[in-house]
Amino acid sequence: MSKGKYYITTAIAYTSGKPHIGNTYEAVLADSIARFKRKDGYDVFFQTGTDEHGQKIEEKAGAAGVTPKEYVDKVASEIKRIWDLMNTSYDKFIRTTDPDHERQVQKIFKRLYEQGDIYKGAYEGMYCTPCESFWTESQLKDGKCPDCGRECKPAKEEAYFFRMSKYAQRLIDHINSHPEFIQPVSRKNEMMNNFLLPGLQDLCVSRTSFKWGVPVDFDDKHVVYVWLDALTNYITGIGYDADGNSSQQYKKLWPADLHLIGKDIIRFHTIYWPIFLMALGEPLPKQVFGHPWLLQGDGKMSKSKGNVIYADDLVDFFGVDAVRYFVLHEMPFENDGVISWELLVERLNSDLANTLGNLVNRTISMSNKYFGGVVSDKGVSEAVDDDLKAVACSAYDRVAGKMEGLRVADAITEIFALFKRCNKYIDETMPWALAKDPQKQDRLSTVLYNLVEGILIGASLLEPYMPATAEKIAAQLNAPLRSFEECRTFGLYPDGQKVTGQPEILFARLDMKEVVEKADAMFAARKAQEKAEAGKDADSAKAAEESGEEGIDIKAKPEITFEDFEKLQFQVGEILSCEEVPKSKKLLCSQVKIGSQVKQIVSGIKQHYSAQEMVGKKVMVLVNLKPAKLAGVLSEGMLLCAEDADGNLALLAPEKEMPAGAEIS
RNA sequence: GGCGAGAUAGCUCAGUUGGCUAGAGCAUGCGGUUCAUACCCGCAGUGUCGAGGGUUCAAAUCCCCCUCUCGCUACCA
Repeated sequence: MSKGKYYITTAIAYTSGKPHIGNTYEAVLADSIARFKRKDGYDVFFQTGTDEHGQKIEEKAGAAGVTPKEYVDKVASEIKRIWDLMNTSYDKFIRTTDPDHERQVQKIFKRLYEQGDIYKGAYEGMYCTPCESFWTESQLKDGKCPDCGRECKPAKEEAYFFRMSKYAQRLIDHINSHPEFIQPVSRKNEMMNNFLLPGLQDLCVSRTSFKWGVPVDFDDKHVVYVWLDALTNYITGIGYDADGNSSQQYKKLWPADLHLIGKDIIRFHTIYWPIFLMALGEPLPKQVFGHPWLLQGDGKMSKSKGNVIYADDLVDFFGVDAVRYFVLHEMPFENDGVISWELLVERLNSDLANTLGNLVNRTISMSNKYFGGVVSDKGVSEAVDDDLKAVACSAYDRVAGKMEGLRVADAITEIFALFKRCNKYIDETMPWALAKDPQKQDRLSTVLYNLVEGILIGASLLEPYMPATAEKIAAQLNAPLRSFEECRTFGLYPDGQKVTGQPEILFARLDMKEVVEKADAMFAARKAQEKAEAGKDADSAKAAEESGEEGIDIKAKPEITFEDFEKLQFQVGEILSCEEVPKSKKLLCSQVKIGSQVKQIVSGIKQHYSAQEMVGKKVMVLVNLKPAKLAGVLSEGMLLCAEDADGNLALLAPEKEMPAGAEIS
């Protein structure tokens, strides 16, 4: 008996590289919800996939010496492999390079253009060359680029824009009248205050600066903006057709019940996506949940640090279900969660090995020891049994309540409360004492029956989160897992059934020190190997790509002439003094000695350098930049910095002692 | 700078519309037990509920102010 359809999606993973455990978490979270809903009687459709277009991928493929398609084929299959490894039960794995998706993106773009939601902009004077960005009139600040503040020049290049403002009020109304639409609710204010209430700006929805995307079919100089391309996967994947011939499946499934996404892309899912849908005349998804992130305990994961944790690393150490348990249980609802090897071992030992594994093991051992494995309810009940039964039978309702609010971690905690109750029941009834009394054999039998029953109910509830473990427990108890409805009744275990004679350890306890050492060794080995590979074939871009110490690709700028270069004047500057710019989060104001003069330069590096440590440094300065005011403070030049993929900055300095003012050319 | 969230036991956090001696898990200490993966069960704690003021019979909970942390956004010559 179906409770109706339930369409759930993850964000599609960007195929720029192998996904780390944080990305993988989203797929597992979605899977646990999908499995729960499915078992709860819903007709579930769970879609995930990969987002494969865009400039970054084009560049990465180029650097690796392969075509973009070859590149994304490889990464997409790697992502799919990891999703499969994690035992995610998706119904559809969509790729934005699927021909039917690409075709629909073209049709959608054309339709929006024809109905006037997308218009062709061909204005002049609105192009910022250094930023390679187009801006609408309204976006300019005092006629200058809102990104870099430089002059924007007339440009003949054309681009397509989406009239966001047309739908802004409708979206505001929708968000206000559907408080559940954006989850967690704190994100709602951010979207309202930062984007909707100040006034939505038109969005540029085409690009001409690269080719790796879906071409606009009536104007093939342009490719469709990756977000318009990517977001539509949610409807194209289930058979949407822009001409009105959508599939039965689409008609059944849309609107989606839940888009599960990372908190970093909430804007795209709660502003642009709903507006695209409004323009297409389609209903909006019921809910968008921007989940928090999984962070490394000792700092952000980063490839350059060589401490990125991948799902398969963890699975090698702990097994699939332990990793699923950890990411689902350890992730709070609203704040970021922390992952570390130590925490993983702690949770595995305490919850999985001690509480759950040991419970199953001791119960089966006693059944074998006292009754040759035969489990039978002799009907000798005592008062203590009632509480166990009540906790077991009501567990489903508590779990379902938590799941209703997407509180997956809390739902799992409820299930483990049942296992803890079973352990307590053993102490209360003391089967080993009953065993010594020939008069109490029937009571002993009943007690063990109750335990088996309680465990089976718990395992059945656990199935959405740890499917393989639930199956293993059921197999050891020699009975099928229950439906949720059956979890509300106590005593369905077949009387006289025999449990396994050889209980297998479900989760072995691990030694913290040993695991940490092995993990360290693994990271060290990986780094060394990558270094060796990179060194072996330093010229080969492909080798560099496959190594961990991967270079950073940035957007290529147009070639310049020597004359262009000569316009820039660089000199060595000595920082005489430095102070924080008041009321600014990122700015430091330095007095920089350049030859005989002293320039005041403001730089956005407060988060990387303290004012004190700046003093005395000799750095590379762009001297002849037009002065400008930053946060009200005059800045007469620019300190040059290198920046890595994580946004870490390093000032550039001469590698030998040089006097302040020395020219750099 | 604008908007918002938060500051509770050693650690991670719960605390509904203000109401009885402020809670859970982990870690610590003690006790019990031996079926089991040196497991499990019980008990014990410590907290100026960030600082200060106010409203109230009553405030972790509401109001004001301060300090600090965080998020989004802007600024990062």
